[in-house]
Amino acid sequence: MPSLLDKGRTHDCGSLRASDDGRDVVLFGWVHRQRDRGGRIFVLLRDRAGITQVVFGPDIDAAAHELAAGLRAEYCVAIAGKVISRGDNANPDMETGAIEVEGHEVEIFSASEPTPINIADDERLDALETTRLRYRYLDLRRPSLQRNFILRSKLATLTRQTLAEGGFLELETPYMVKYTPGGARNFLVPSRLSPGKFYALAESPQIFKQLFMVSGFDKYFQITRCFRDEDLRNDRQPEFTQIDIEMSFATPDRLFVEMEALMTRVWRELLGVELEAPFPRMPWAEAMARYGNDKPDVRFGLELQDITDLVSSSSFTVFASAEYVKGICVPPEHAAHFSRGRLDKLTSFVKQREHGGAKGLAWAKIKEDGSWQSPIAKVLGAELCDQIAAKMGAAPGSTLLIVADDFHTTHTALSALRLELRDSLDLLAGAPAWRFLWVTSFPLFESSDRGWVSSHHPFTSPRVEDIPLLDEDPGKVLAQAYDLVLNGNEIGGGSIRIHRSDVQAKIFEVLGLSKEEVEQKFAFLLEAFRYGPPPHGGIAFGLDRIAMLMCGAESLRDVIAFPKTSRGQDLMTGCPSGADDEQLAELFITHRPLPGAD
RNA sequence: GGGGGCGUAGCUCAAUUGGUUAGAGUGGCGGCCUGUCACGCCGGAGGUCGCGGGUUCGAGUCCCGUCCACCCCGCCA
Repeated sequence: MPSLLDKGRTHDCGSLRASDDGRDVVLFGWVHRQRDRGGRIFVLLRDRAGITQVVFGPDIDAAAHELAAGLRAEYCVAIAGKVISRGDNANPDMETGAIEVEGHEVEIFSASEPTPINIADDERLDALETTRLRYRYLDLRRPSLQRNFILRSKLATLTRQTLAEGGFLELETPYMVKYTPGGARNFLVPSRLSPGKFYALAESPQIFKQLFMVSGFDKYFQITRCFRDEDLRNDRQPEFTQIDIEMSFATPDRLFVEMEALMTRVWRELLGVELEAPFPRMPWAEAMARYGNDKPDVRFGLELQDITDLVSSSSFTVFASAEYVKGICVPPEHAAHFSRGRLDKLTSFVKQREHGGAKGLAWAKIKEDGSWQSPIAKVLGAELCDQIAAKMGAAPGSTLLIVADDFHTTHTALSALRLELRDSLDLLAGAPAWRFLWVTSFPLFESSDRGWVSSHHPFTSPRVEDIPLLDEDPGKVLAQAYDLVLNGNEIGGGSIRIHRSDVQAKIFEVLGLSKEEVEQKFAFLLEAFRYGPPPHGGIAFGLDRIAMLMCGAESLRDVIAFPKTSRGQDLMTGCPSGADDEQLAELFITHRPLPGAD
């Protein structure tokens, strides 16, 4: 008997409808479930497009019925049969529920042992993360994960299409690059041909894409892998994918227009969502002042209110002596939420180090007559209380939550508190689903124990009007740098680059880099910039992160096919692993005894 | 580097104050069933309680160490 494989499949498992009634079909797929009722056997056949019910019976085809009795979950099979309408017996919960296929022929391509992950229980049962990673190919069979990867694929395709149509050239850059200390840790690749020397895996194509601009490829993009040897998180993997973009003769405005066109098209075609462009923009300083955060979630209010000036001469020394006194005013409809116990919990919340480590949380509940129920009402005095309430926009029933501390602590704590309240007060119910925001004008430098360091990278251009400040007060210089923020997540960032060598030299000077260091690290870039570099700038988006948000996934691991654990291991293949002595010898590599080993 | 924290049947979990033979659901196996759709019913099978050590008459449970999924801080220009 000829194999159904040769005959070929006529349909996928997600497309048959009532209008196909009577059609002869061949389906390939995996057994999702098998329900044996004796004289009737129901098999749900699954492929990446969907699930179709097949029915077997001795009266339909005795041989097929007998074979179907032996089918088990995850057998890979072919089924030939006739589509019949289920009429009144339709299953409204299935996309193909209007029909089923009468099974006339079954061919088992391969059997399956019982699977460690029950794929048919997708959505209902959560397998342990270790099991999922160990048997990743089975985890990836789950319909919910397949949906993620199908969407991710469309995202990449549509991005390519949109950028190509916009005149961007897709160009490749090396993964194996020169090692440069500083910034993210590099993965090192030993060189056999140059013993004792190493390549580094690229953290990003940053310098190469700037060189493309010097070459005259005035619009470039690449969907490319980046590698960083840093500790992992829920939303961070050691290798991840960037949509990397650079434009010559760019201004932030021109770049934003192109990127907004990309995002609106992707959201429209993949999610059916119409985004409003241009996206709002907010200087970094405003984001910090209003939200305490450089990637604010602007889907809800609870903005920070500044009362530093009001309380600077109050007799409450905690307030009077603090660098910043700011707070959140929670509207009256949430008054019932703030029991004494809850306020205590919020106090310890802001005291936790990861939430800023504030010294405390001052609170006040505004009573009907406008007076305060608060431990600090007395020391502040009624008049000051009224002024604070007015400044913070409070009404009877409002709850005020106030932190007094230095800039960093105050904003970190209130930002964390704001997000905590978002979740516990369910503030996103009815909120717009997607709020994009450009955060602009970041400080060019941050101070560290080693002096000034670039907050973005050393090729980021300062605002032209701030160039004189480079000498006087580097901390005040603002950068032509921008992040694209979506619902409180940074999904991309970039900048206009420096193309003037005098400005670049000045930046290196502020960063405390000697001529020799500059020469050693960036000689080729500076040399290139001697030959007519165009003004240019660009941006890079985290493709994985965008895919994660579009899918509604909670972890990057759900949009990366073969992810690593939080310790950077692949539980399926068992990497990283050791290497043969022979190969190590060829590379002239020995390693020190491991700590704890005898 | 630091903090939190999971680990018991193939899978997901339970097991009281340290006490008899470590249970349930699901899956798997055998049987029955002609309209199931998380099918149902009956039967029996299935365990290195992560690993190592200790306390105890007795440890899944307490103590010490260790490995480890996962989450967070630092880190990620």
